[in-house]
Amino acid sequence: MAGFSRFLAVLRVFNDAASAWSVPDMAETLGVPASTAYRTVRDLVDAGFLEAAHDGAYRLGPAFIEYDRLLRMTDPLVHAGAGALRDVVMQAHTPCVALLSRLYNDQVMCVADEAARETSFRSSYERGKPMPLTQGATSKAILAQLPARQLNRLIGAPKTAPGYEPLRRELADIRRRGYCATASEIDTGLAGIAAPVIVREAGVYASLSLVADDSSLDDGQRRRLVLLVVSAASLISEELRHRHNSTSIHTPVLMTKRSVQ
Amino acid sequence: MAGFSRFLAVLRVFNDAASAWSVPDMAETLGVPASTAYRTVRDLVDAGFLEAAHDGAYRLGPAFIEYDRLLRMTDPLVHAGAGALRDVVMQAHTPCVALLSRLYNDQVMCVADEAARETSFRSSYERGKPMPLTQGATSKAILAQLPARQLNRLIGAPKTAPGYEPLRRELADIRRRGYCATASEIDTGLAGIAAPVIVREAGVYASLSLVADDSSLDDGQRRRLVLLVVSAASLISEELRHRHNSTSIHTPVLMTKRSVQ
DNA sequence: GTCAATATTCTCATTTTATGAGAATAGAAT
DNA sequence: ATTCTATTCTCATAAAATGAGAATATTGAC
Repeated sequence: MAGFSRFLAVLRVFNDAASAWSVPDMAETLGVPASTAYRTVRDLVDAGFLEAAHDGAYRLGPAFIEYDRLLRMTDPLVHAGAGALRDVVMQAHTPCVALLSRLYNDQVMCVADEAARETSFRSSYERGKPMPLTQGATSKAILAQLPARQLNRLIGAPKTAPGYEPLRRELADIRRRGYCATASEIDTGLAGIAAPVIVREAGVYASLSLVADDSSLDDGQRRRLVLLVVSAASLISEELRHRHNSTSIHTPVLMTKRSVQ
Repeated sequence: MAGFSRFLAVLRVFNDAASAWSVPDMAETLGVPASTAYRTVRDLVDAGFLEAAHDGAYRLGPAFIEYDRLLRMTDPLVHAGAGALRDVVMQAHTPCVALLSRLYNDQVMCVADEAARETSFRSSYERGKPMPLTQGATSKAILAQLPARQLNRLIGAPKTAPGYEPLRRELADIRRRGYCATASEIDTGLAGIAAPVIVREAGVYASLSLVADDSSLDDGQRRRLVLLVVSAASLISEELRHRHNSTSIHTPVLMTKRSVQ
């Protein structure tokens, strides 16, 4: 193993179930000598990506909070989406959670979320948690918009695999309707309504979705929420498209050395 | 420059004002050859810390969102604090923002925040933004609790510097009272009330603070909010202390190789 | 479509740095 | 005091990053 990947390897041992590690345990898990592990950890601590917890244990460091804020402030999708999500949960007039999610490697990850006030349930989708690619309205709304080549690379299944053809047909259906509605696919009892947020020229493949208690929705509400989700998703897409068109020509979001001084 | 620091250097060129960079611009700013810059960026993209934006521009990548969530879920201070902040803004019965902040190198950074519903103003303190060490109730409440040696190292001023003695006296006063109340020190028109969250044995130096419109507070409310902040901060400290005492002996938060399998 | 101008990747000899075994030291528990 | 373990240090060696320039791809202008 080498250079950068050693640092990545150390960061990767941290997860929901293992949030504090001693250096000897990291060394053993990663199969590297203690001296190397101590050095790597020290460098990560200096950079703020790890920090000493107690009794020689280390946990993730505050640099992640700092970079996450920077991303929240500057990422076009997150920035445009956050405002839209607030509007959506306001206008839903029902307990719900609104999510903005995107492709992340071969998974889907929520990058912004907003819950209505009185919402008691919790969605499995939450900001920063990778979720399965082929389940739930949130994911399918994205999948349905992918170019065929990319889709096949992602799901990786041979066309003869069981479930391949049904999925293809479902995605085609979603593409036609312009939205995807599911119930109990991720969380039992919860319904999901999702619409795509696609700006190909900016490389954006995302979806806006609304999660609500399935049993509390009648057909009228369902239609209303679909409309709400679809139009909010369009708004975000438009904003991103507009922003992309302006920034790629004039606006100094693309930095030059001068503007750094 | 070498190894890891090259990656850090690339990440550091990203800031609020410069959120998208072309590789040639990074190379020039950092003073490294293009080939090196392209390689570094490619590695960071592979790791998810950067991602291609458009027209050869790169922005911060989704890995930061993922690690930020992991930290939110597992960091004792953030986790314990988030719940407490919700309670505080609920019980404040006035438009306000509650913050949990901590030392971060030679600055103070908010690691969790929560705004009451009808809050119209915005505090300069926000999750993930480094703030000055010696201004504002939030920072001073932390400073006041630092061991003398650490404090001197942080503020770095010679004891004869103007402002040193007043600051020392103010901090002593805060230590005696157990809280710090200021007005218009960071944001004009806003008042800050902060109480320390200190758990020395766990290396926690933080503060809980409440920001509200100064002109809307009478003396009675002020006293009430001070009480609210002080008691919430105590609750968090207690929880952290308790958690520290248990985890350092038995609980498997400290990972062993077995629990990873 | 051609062509020019950039952007990006590739190659490889060289320099630099990371690596790891083990020694040295520090710290804690008994 | 005395283990035991955690952590840092040392240094010869192996490994990887580096960067100049060539090769290739991409883009935009026309």
